[in-house]
Amino acid sequence: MNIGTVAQRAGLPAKTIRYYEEIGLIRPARDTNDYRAFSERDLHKLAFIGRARALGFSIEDCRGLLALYEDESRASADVRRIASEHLARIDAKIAELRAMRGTLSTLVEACAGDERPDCPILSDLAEPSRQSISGT
Amino acid sequence: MNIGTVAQRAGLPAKTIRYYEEIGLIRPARDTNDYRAFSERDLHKLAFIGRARALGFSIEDCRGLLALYEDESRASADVRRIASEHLARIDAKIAELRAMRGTLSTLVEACAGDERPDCPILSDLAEPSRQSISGT
DNA sequence: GATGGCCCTTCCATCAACTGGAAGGTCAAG
DNA sequence: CTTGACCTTCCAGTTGATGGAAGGGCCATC
Repeated sequence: MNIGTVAQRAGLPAKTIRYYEEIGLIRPARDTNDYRAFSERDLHKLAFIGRARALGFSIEDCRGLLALYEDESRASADVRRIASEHLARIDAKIAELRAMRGTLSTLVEACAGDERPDCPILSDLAEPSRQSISGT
Repeated sequence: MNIGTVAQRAGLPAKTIRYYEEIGLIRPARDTNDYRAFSERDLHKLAFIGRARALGFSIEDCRGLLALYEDESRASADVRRIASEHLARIDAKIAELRAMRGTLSTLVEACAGDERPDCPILSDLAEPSRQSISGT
């Protein structure tokens, strides 16, 4: 299989697949013309990585998950640990975004949004203590 | 004021302040010894930027907000638009993270996390259709 | 066999928003 | 006069790709 076919079947851009090879996530064989020759197994790994990335796992997490996936004698505890840590990072990120969202939406609601210069958003950024909503 | 003092008072690393100068967010004067000489006004702008960044605004948003802040004849609508667009991006990001979180937490809960190799997390990454939870 | 069009290759640059570190100049205290 | 805390610039690295240039391959058709 050439890279274009694999890209289509894995749902990843060819550029990304080349990048994944460059950083050692996959090692496709080569044809005599230097074209990458992907096996079904390579394709399967790429799809695996694609799904892990879609769940927000970092490339390094993907590397670890892939290694565990290919290790028949793995302990599911190791997989679970990677996933739990990632879940915790997601929760932290959501909390951070919600805090931003809270402050920001209050400010946006308080802003007239007309042609006049007075703006509670700018006031808060300039001097958050004065008359305004504090973050979180 | 030297950069160290400003860094402390603005709550930003000196490195970051130099970076902000490099990209043209601020233009501190220079002493004869080439040290940056910050005015209170520079400090104020840096604190403004710091607060905008803490609300998740991009550097380019900060540039726009700062320009509006300094424009006495601004329309608050322009500020509001920047903030609303950012709010929409935050909402999108939260939704994305929540979707990831949903799938991931189900998988983590389903995983025994013991010394055995069987793992629903890996099964789902390998073959999401087979027996498993699909991600939104 | 030449031409066209699409596919493949490598390599280099770029994005955001810093951060780290090297190499070296400045300044105040003791 | 030296020590240590500042300051300076410049270069490299981070994460995860993405865009584009320059060039080679392959297949069909005229």
